[in-house]
Parts: sequence; structure tokens; C-alpha cells
Amino acid sequence: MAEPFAPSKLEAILSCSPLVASALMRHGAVRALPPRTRLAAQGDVLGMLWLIVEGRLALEAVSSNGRVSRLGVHGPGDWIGNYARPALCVADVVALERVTLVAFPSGRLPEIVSGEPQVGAALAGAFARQLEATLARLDARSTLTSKGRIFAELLRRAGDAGDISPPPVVSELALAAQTTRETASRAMGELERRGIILRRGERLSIVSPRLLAEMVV
Amino acid sequence: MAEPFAPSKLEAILSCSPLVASALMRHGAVRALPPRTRLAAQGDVLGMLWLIVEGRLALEAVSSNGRVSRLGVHGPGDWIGNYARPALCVADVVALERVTLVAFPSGRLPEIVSGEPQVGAALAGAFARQLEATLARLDARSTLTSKGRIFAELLRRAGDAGDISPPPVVSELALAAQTTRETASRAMGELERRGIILRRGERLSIVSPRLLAEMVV
DNA sequence: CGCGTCTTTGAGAGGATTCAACGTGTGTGG
DNA sequence: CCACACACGTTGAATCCTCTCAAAGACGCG
Repeated sequence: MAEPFAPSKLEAILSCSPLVASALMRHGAVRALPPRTRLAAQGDVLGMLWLIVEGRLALEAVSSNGRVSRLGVHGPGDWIGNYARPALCVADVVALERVTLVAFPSGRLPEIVSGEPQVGAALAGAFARQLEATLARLDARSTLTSKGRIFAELLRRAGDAGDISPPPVVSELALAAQTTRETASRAMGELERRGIILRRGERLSIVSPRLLAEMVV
Repeated sequence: MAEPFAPSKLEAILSCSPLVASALMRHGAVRALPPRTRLAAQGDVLGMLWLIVEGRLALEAVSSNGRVSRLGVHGPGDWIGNYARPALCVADVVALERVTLVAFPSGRLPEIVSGEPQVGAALAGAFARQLEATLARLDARSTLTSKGRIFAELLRRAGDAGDISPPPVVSELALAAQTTRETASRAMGELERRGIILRRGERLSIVSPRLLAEMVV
């Protein structure tokens, strides 16, 4: 945490060559942020691109009625901000925990890339992955019901293991699934009554992933 | 249209070097599709990446209740499909008009990129742009009301000119804004009654962009 | 003219949020 | 040590937004 950030870590995070890592380190500024820092606000003209190295950042948009919805959560290896030129920021960017990142002004990376094409290759892979994730999220928002999104989120967090520990905080789960505490609570209550999940202290087990998957609608 | 596709067009579309264009042409297969072709279906394992050269493609997801929602529309210079490896396709991919594209198997491009890093640079720019667009769409879906999305879509299509011609087809507008014909019709009726827009034959004029912008909620 | 597509409008239903109330556990300050 | 605030979870009832269903009119086209 406290030790200075080493370029070799970049290699691991981006799975790129030492060449690329050192080029990035040479042009970017390393920053550390305490939890809850707000890097940018909805409506700002954002002229930065950040590479997350440690910790997670969330994109949160607040709608006119005051509700906040989470557009995404990004972790090490993800890029946040504007690549080519400054642009309006659609959402707040907030640190969920202690975060280390490398900062570049918008437009700098394209320059670097033309000098060191290897960097572009690494970027393309990262952007493609993030695009896919964002598209999947858009799909969920567009085609699933509120309860369906809760169920999908549970399955996603459980992974193959089939359980989640520590058990998810209901209100946080609701935020991630773009719905309310109450709806999330009702959805989980239903799952528990039907014996599809089991909540025991520090662990939430998914008894029947099959049934749960069928309820993702 | 009918003439064979020339690499020089790629340079213009991607604004890349001849080197990159010829590398892409060498590794990809040019295809032409008639309108309404469905390139891939929701749930397919899709092992391709396409570069659109002419025409537009839509990503359409159908939800369990049968409604289709449009996740995005892509045109020349956009990439659709899976970059690194085959993956489940979240939505149908359909041609809105006659489309020409260059097809690559998933995973091929990363290979090319490692041999010809210039290609990676071009890809990074394109992916960054698409990521930004997708994020903006996700934001709209998450924070705006149905009517708000209609209003926003109208403003977007009007651009600075302040009018749209030919006037938008209501049902198509509804699809783009992820709502129903009826809701879109009511939203536009309201705008017209309040004198915010004017529909005259082959032209729809936005009388008061300011008022309209304030209604985007 | 008949047909299909598109639009408009009304009425009804349904899903999700909002409001409200209550119970719990945790940490803080008196 | 206790009172208290506070965050979280649960549950019920009311409200609201949006979709669905239904009907009717406008328009272009063969």
C-alpha cells in the first residue's frame, strides 16, 4: 500500500510488456486517493484519463429525482475518463476504497500511442473488455425486471462457488442492480422463502442456482 | 455500392495509415449484406469481430416478455463482435440497410496487433469512442424517464440546426429511446400542444430548445 | 378501393417506487 | 452504563409511471 508504485506492477495488471509499462509510467502521474474521494462530478468537463492500479472506482449518476444509479464499478487494469479529448462527464467518479491510479491528460495517450504503438495494443485489449462489460450492463438494464437484476447480480457474485461471504449488504446490492433497498429486500425474501438461497450468519449460499437462473427475467 | 471495396476507403473511415488499412484488408474478409440480414442472434456464441464499412447495424435485445430494445446503432468505422475470444452474444445483430463489412475471427486481431502495433493504435481510438457512446446510452437509460429519453433523442437528432428533416418516424424514435410508440406519440403531442416543437410536412422544428432541454428529466 | 403501416387517444393493468412504521444492531457521548 | 442517533433490513399500503390493449383516423400504394 504505502510503498512506492513500481512499473513492474503495471506489467502484471495490464499483462503488457515492460516496454509498455515503462512508457506509461514515464508519461503519467501516479496518484493515491483515500476512500470516498470524488475524482470528477457529473457535468464536469473532464480532461483526464485514469488507469486504475489498486482499489475500485464507481461511476454514479444521479437522476433529477435525486436517486443515484451505479453505471459501473471499475478495478485494477480498467481505464476511466476521456481518451482522446476532454468531454462532459456523464457521472460522478468516486473511490469505493483506497485507490492508486496513473493519470494522463486526455489526448496524451493517443500521442504516446503514435510514438509507441505497443501501448496502443495494450489499450485496445483493455477497452474491448470494458466495452463488452458495459454492453452487458446496458443489456441487463434494458431487458430485465428489477427483481431479475437482483437475481442476476446474486448469481454473478456467487460465481461457481455458489455462495457469497460476507453476505451482500442489501442496500448496496440494490444500488448495483439499479433498484431500491425495499425491492431488493423483497426479492431476497422471496428467494429465502422458496428455499433457493440460505442466509447463515457470515455466508449466503445459493441452494439452487438452476432455479435462480430461471428467475432471471 | 457495387464496386469492389478498396483499402483506401478504410483509411478514410478509420483515419488510419495506409499501412494499417492494408494490414486489416489482408487479414479480414470483406462481406456485403442485404438489409434486414441478421448477423448473429442473442445467445449465440459469437466468434467474430466485424468492422463496419458501409451502412448501419443495430444491436437489439429481446426481453422475456417479447419486447425488443435497441442497445445501439453502429455505422461506418464502428466495430461489432468479440475482439479477443468468442463469447455469448447479448443481442441480435441486424443490418438496418445494405451493409459492407470486414470480418475477422475473434482473437485474430490481437494477433495482428502484436505483429503490427499500428493497428492497435487505430483500434484503441475506435474502441474508446464506442465505449463512451455506450456509457452515455447506459446513463440515459438509468437516469431519464421515458419521455425524457424521447426529448433527449429529439435534441440529439436536431443538433445545432434546431430542426429535423425528414421528420422522425414516431415508432422508430420510440425504439431508439427504449419505449413504446404510444408513449413517444404522447410525448410529442405534449410538445406540440405546448408549442415547443412544430411539425410542418417534411420538417420538424424545435421552437424552443431551451424549454425542451429543461424537460429532459 | 382495399390493404397495410403509422399515428393518435382513451382506458385499464402491472410493476416498481415511494411513504411509513417498526425492529435490530452498532457506535457515540453524556 | 445508559440514552441516543444512525444505518440497515423488513413489511405493508399507497402512488405513479409506463406498458398493454383497444379503437379509430390518416396516409400512401398497388
